[in-house]
Amino acid sequence: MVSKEKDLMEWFSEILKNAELYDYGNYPIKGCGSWLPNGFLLRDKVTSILRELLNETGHKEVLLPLLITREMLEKEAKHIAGFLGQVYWVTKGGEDKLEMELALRPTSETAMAVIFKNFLLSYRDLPLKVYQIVSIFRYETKTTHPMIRVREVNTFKEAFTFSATKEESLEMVKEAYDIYCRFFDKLGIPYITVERPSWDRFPGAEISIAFDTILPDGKSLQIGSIHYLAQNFSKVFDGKFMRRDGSYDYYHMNSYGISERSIAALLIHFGDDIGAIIPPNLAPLQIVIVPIIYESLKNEILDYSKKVHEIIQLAGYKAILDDREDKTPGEKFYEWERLGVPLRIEIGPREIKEQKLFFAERTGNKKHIPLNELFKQIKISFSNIEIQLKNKARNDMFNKIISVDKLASIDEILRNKKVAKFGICEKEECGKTIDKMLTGASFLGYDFMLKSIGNCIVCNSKTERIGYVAKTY
RNA sequence: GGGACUGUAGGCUAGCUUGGUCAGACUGCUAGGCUCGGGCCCUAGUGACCCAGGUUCAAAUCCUGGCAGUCCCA
Repeated sequence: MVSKEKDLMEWFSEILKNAELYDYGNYPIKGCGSWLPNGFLLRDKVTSILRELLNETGHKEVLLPLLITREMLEKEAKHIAGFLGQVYWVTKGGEDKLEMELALRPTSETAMAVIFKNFLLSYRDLPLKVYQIVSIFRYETKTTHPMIRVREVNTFKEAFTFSATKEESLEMVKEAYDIYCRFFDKLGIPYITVERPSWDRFPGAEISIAFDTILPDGKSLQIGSIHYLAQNFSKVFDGKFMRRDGSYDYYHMNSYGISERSIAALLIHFGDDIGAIIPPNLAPLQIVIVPIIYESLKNEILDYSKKVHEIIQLAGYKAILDDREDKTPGEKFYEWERLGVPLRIEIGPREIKEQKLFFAERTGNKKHIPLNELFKQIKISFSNIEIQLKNKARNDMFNKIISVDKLASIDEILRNKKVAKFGICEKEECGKTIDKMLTGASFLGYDFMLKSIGNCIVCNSKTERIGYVAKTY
């Protein structure tokens, strides 16, 4: 297996294959991946967490059509301009050419606008928050990568809000921001949040906020985004509601999305050169029990192992007893480590004799524990593993962000596979100046949360804003 | 948007320059034996030249196109 450090994407492909999570490359269509049983369970866990966070904040799940008419897509000028180059078109029905070509949704703003205008007639109907988890299609022309740059994004959670005022809409941007922070924190994925510069916003948005994580190769990956769409879509789709005083206005919309990139990010941040590492709170299989069978004590060891397995399962943990006789313990260790199972329990003659268990945490820790502390020790180990993974990912990522105060330093930072951080004012020309001097990297935008007094790296004027430059996926 | 490269069993790969033997190895998988606290060993079996054309007596090998993948530059 190629090392994580040497070639990150190659390593990631091997992780997906070796852990039997996701198939990429065996299907004859570019940019299409498949979730295999192990991966599907992980995906299911991740989407459940997301659903829970959205449901508890008043979002309602819906499901809209995959097909969008050309007319719909063309209504909002910037929107179509931004997506035209990467839309898949359905042009025939059977053998008949379609009079109105249909697009496979690249995103669902237009579909949402068309449907919900019929249900948002009064200020009493507002605000509304909805979401769906669906496939979207984008004809990517650049190199595709499994889960990271695909043509069918098959796990896209897209949420939409409709509200009476700009203020309320912006409040909901903050709420979405908060939900996404909690989501990525639960997954243990480190991130920075930036407000994208005007020329890099979502097509049709007035504000775009992105969650970016920086991968071990120093490239930034957008794993979530939030957009304030103002009245751009409601105006062109005639989405108006009646106010209390009888007058009409167009509602304000937001959209925000998270995709399977979040799963890619956690696999990449946590995995090592042996294979995947899935944190216990997300792992479809949390514990594997490996009996170390010696012929003389075979029955005792197997009985003991079975009992331990039973009580662990009764306690609600997802565990498996690997009592295959045709594999050596060593082979089993490597196999389960590849699959990312966070905790292994070994049971052999020593453990039987001393009424102990041997714990091997996937992150490296190994220890003997007394049998009567089993559940306490599982809790401790799980917590250790989660904290270790999370801290390591966070430290690794933030160590890659280097503060600079000269434009000339940026190039070297990028060459060293790092991300540059600097003071920058909000003038568009300053951001563009930076963007233009870069090759193969881009100005990510302005930190959404962090402020610090300093000077603009371009024009030297006083500013509180912080900007980033990174290579991107 | 421009340029370069690659495609051989499930995986990794030899062979391609110079067309010609049964396309070879490792790994995996199946069966059996032997082991069992980190990939042990032995035996037997299984499995491939991306697709479509073309050149040729003969194509994995040369040519054209398609599909898929990778890299570099903008």
